[in-house]
Amino acid sequence: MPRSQKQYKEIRKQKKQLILDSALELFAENGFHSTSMSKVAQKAGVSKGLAYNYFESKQDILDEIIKTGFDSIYSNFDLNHDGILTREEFEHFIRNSFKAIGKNRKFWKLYSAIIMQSDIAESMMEKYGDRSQIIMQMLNQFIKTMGSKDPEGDLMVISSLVKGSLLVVISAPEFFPLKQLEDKVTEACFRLITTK
Amino acid sequence: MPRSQKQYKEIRKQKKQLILDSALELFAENGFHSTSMSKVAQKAGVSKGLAYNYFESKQDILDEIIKTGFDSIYSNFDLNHDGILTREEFEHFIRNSFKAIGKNRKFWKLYSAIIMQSDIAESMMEKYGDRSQIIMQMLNQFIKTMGSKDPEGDLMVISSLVKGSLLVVISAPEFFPLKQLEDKVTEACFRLITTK
Amino acid sequence: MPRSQKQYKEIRKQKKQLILDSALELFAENGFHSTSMSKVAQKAGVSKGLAYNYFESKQDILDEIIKTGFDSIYSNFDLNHDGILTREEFEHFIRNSFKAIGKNRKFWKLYSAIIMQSDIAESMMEKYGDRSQIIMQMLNQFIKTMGSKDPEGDLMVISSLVKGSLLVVISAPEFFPLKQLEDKVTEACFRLITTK
Amino acid sequence: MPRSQKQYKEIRKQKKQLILDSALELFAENGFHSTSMSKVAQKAGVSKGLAYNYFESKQDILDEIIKTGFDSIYSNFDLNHDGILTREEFEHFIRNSFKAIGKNRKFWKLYSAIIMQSDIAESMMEKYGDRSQIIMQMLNQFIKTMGSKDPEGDLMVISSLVKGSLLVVISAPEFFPLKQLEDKVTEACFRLITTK
DNA sequence: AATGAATGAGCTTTCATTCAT
DNA sequence: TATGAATGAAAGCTCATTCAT
Repeated sequence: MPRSQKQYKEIRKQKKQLILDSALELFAENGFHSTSMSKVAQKAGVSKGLAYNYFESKQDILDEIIKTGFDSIYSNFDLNHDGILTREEFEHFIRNSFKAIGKNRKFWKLYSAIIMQSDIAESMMEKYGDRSQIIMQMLNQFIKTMGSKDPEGDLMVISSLVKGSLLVVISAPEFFPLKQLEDKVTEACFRLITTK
Repeated sequence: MPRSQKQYKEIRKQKKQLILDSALELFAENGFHSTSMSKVAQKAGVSKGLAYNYFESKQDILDEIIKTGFDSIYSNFDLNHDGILTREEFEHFIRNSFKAIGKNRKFWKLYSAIIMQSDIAESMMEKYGDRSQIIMQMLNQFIKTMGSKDPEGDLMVISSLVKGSLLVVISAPEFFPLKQLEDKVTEACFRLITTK
Repeated sequence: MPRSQKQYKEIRKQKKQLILDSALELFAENGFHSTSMSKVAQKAGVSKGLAYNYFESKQDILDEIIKTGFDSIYSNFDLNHDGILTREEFEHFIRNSFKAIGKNRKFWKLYSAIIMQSDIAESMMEKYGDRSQIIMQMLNQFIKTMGSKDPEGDLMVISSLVKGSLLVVISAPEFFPLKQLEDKVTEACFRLITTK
Repeated sequence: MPRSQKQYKEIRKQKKQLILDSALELFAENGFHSTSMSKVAQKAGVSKGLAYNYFESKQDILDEIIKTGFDSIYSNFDLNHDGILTREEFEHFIRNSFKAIGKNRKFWKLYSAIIMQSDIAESMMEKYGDRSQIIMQMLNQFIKTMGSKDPEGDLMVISSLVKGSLLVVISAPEFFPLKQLEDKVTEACFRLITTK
């Protein structure tokens, strides 16, 4: 009784995800370079050969992990895709960024380690740079709408604060409780816009 | 007739620095794990063997680089070493942190990449964790003195902002001009302390 | 379709033995330190990488060789494992020691070179020292039973003679024919016990 | 006031001996291959360069050590150089061999480790083989004179006993006290000659 | 689809030896 | 005579990747 075409596809998808998950965990824990394909395969419970059946290379696995994560960040941004950021959408974006970290700390730890490494960061910029810039422009517009006297400067400060807070939450969660920081940062963002 | 003690010492000092500089550049550019000792030696214009004459291991080079950088951060903190942070000392610390980055971007790029890499970060925490905590305590005390209603929360926000701004200055200086951010962040820090 | 568990196991077993044999030959011929893993792999007709697939380290190969040899010595000792050495068992032990050398000269050449090398000898003592002592005690008991006036002294002389004769048989078989020495030594051992 | 030709020669001789002594100690303690020239020079308190001024290579140092030792063994043999071994000369040889070990255990430990390593043993055989054979012939003659029924066999047994006892004294002096073994072995040698 | 034996390039590290001074 | 910085070949070992089965 051979499985149907569809069943095979489903199995493939699950196996692939299994490898991705194993890799993520190990990369986050021990670093990309210190994790061997042997360990990834072993953790996933498959052979090395099979892993190479699903991915072209070790780097390929990393790329796929990063892509997934990048996509998920921006799905929380400009919810109705009208190119304009409302106060609610802005707050939603900030808060959801924190929540995303709470849900998948391993990934974000790996992610932040990865984007710091210039060789990788550059190739990512090429791929995702455009999207990044669109977001910055929307934020800029939003800050202006809020009546900022120095939109450019405020944008810099706010994006520094958001990035910094996400970073400390990721790297030292024992000192920076997620929920508390989420509230403080959200509030601070609004307060930092210089209106007078 | 052999060279004098002094001559040998001078040679050693210069060569060692040469190797450190080469390593810093390559580590920052390509990451620690992706940089081989061969490349370091080649860039320094010496043989691999000589590099090992000056350093016990590749890790040893990294450690020395990190130590130097770490020391330089905290030389700008609590200038008179009385354990108490004044308004002026606080501002001086913030501003000098930015200036330090301006002076040695390469190092700070490496530094920020390194502290994100879990395998390396842990051994650093063991070495420098104590000093880090002392600083946090002094900052906490300072924020209280400034009349904060929520010192703990404000400390988290401020340190997030400072770390985040240093990070963006390091990783995307073309979008975040150093001097401008320095002023904005310094001012924002004072404004963020909730006094009412 | 992959090979069966059994097939893989068989391949592993054979290749492992192949590497062990090559290593033994080279270690015996040129010494442990003067034999590189490259040479071992080359002689076995495999890649260096594969050798490390089967053994954790070069030392690991040596350990396995030594263990095998050590086990084989003492399987000829105290045949019925009752802790007491009879006249027949004693003679059997002596004679079989010679026979063992005849069967695997290479190993014994390596073995005797190894136990002389202080750095390696120490770790062996830790592993096998206990067994060695048990044997000496049994020999001591045996010599007493034979009516020796100076068991301690006789034990020293006899074990010197046995060790020495095995040594010369190993290192200069052209001058010391195995069978002839076996007979002479066996007889001498009994004659050396001072009964009057 | 320049030193005289003779004084210089004396200094050279002392320095050379210093290096030889340091090398011997380290070779015996850690093995030849595990001892670096750096350590030898350091222990002797001279520079590496100077060591190479006195010796052509590391191997050269070892050769000189071995040669010295070899010469010293046979200076105790056939004292009056008449080619004939008397009972007294024989006993003197045995006893002095033990005494030599007592005087310089380090050397003999190294020596016995070295001669076990076949690559070295071979080159030694070429150099010292002749002398060895002369000794064996004299011993053979001596045993005949003593009225042995099986001179060839007795020679094998006796030389095995002597070599073996020297070996155990060197490698496990805590279990085989030198003086005691010297007496027992000397006596046993005479007893082992089969006269009936 | 699946296995793991096998490869080989490249890594970190060591060290006997040389040589400018 | 004396120094130690400098070299370079080779060591032990790792691991991404391939491929016969």
